[in-house]
Amino acid sequence: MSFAIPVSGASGRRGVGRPRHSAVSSTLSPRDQVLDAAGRLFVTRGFAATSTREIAEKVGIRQASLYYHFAGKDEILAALLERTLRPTLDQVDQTLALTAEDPRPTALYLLALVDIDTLATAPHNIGLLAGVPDIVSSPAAEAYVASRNDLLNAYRDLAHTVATESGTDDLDPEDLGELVLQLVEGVIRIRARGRAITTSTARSIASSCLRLCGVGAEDLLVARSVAQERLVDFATSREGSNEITD
Amino acid sequence: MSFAIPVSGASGRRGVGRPRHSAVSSTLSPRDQVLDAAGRLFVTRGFAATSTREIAEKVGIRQASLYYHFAGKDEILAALLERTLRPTLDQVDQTLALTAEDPRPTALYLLALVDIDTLATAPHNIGLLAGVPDIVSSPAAEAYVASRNDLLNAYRDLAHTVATESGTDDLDPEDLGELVLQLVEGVIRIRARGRAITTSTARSIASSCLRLCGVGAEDLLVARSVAQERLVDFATSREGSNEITD
DNA sequence: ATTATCTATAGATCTATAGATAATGC
DNA sequence: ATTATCTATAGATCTATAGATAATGC
Repeated sequence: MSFAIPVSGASGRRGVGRPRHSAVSSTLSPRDQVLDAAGRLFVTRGFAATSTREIAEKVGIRQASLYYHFAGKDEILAALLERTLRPTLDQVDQTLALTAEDPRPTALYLLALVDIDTLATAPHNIGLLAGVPDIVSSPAAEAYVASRNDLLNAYRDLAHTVATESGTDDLDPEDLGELVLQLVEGVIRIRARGRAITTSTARSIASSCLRLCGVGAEDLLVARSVAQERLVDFATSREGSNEITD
Repeated sequence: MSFAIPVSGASGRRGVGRPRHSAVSSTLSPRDQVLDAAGRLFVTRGFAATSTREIAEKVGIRQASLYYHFAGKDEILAALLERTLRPTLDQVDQTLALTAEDPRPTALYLLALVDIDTLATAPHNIGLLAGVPDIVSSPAAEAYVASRNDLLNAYRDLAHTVATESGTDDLDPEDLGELVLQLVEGVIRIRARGRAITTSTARSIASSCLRLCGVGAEDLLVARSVAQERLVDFATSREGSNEITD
C-alpha cells in the first residue's frame, strides 16, 4: 500500500489540467506555489488579515481554485507551519544525540546554532508567525504550538544545567529557557529589519546564549571550538545541506 | 480655548444617555471599557481576527455604539498602542537623564529595568502586539512603530558603548541592540505563559542584558547597586507610582 | 479518464452610517 | 439640550461549494 506522492517539486509543470487565466511562471508545484505566496502574505500582513483571494491572486489562479489543493485557509496555515518547524525539530534530536558526551555548554551552543540557522534561512522569515495571537489561537496551529513547546523544554533543561554549573542560577529555569529561546529568535527580528544573518552573526548569538547562562570567556571558547567539530560531523552526515560550516 | 476632556476615569458613570441593553458593571469610562475589552481580545485572538461585534459584546453594548467613541477599529488600536507605549517613552527620557553622569552599564541596566517593569505591568500583556504583522502593517500603528524604533535606538547606542568597553563587540551594533530589546521583551513571553514577574525576575533579566554585552560579574554588581540608588530618586520624583523599588 | 483549473454564486460575515430613543442637565 | 445608547440596514467583503471546461494521459 503506497499512496501516490502529489508530485511536489519541479516535475510535470507542463499543462496538465485546464490552463490558468494567467500564465504559469514558477517551477514549483502548484501546491508549493500556494504555500509560498501564503507564507509571504501571512508574514507581511498577518494570517487573519490575509484573504484567500489575495493568496490566489499572487499565485495567478482564481480564489476558488485554492480549494483543489487545500481544504481551507486553516489547512494552508497548518501545512506551512509543519513545513517550517519540521527541519528544526528533526535537527534538535540529532544535535542532542551528537553532543550527548560533550559538556552541556557545547550542546547548548550547538543547539542554538542549528536553530538560528534554520530561522535565518527559512523562506520569508516565516518564524515571525511563532508567537502571533492570530496564529497561536488557531486550531490549525495546535501541532505547531506543541512542537515549539518541546523545543522550549529542550532549551530550558540545557540552559538550567549550564547556569547551575556556572553559578548564575538567579532565574527560574522556566524563565531562563524562555529568555534563551527569545535570544535565538532574535534572528527573526534582525531579518525583519532587512539585515543579513552571516555565519559570524549566528555564532555571536549562540555565544550570547551561553553568556546569558553565565558561561565565562574561556569556557565559551572551548564550547565554540568543540561545537564546530561536531558540526562538521553533522554536516557530513547530512551531505552538506547545511551552510553553517562556512 | 479649552475643549472639554471626555470625562475619562471614575466620574459620572450614573446614567447619562440612553441605558445599555445590559447593565453597566465597570467603573471605567465607556471609552476605557472599550479599550480594555479590545486590548484583551487583540492579545488573545489577534487584531484582524477580532470583530467590532466581539468587542462591543464584551463591553455590553451594541456593535454600532462603538462608533460613538471611536471612528473605527483602527482608531481603537491606535489609542490602545498610544496608551501602552507612552509611559515607557516618557520614562526612557527620564531614565537617560537620571543616569547621564553614571557609567553606561548603569544606564543600560536602569533603562532595561524600567522597560521591563512597564511591560510586566501593562494591562493584558499588551506588549504582545509589538511585533505582530497584523498590527505593524496597519497605518494606525505608524506612530507606535516609530516610537518603538526610538526605543530600539536608545538600546543600540547604550549596548554598543557598553559592549565596546567590555571588549565583547563581535556583533554589529544594530544587531546587538535588537538582541537586548528582544531580551527585555522576554517578559512578554514569560507573562504569556502565565508566570508572574517578580522584582527579582526583573532584575535578573536586566542583568542578563549586561551579561549579553560582556559585562563581568564585578561590574555588574556595581551597576546594579548604583541603579538601585537612582531608582529611589526616580520613584520619589514620581511619588512612588512605580513598584520596582520593592 | 484524470487533472487542474475556471465561472458563478450562496450564505455568512463584518464595518460603518442613518436616524430614533431614553436617560440626565439646565 | 446634550449625551450615550439603541435599532435597522446598506454595501462590501470573504469563505466555501457546485458544476463546467480545457488541458494531458492512456
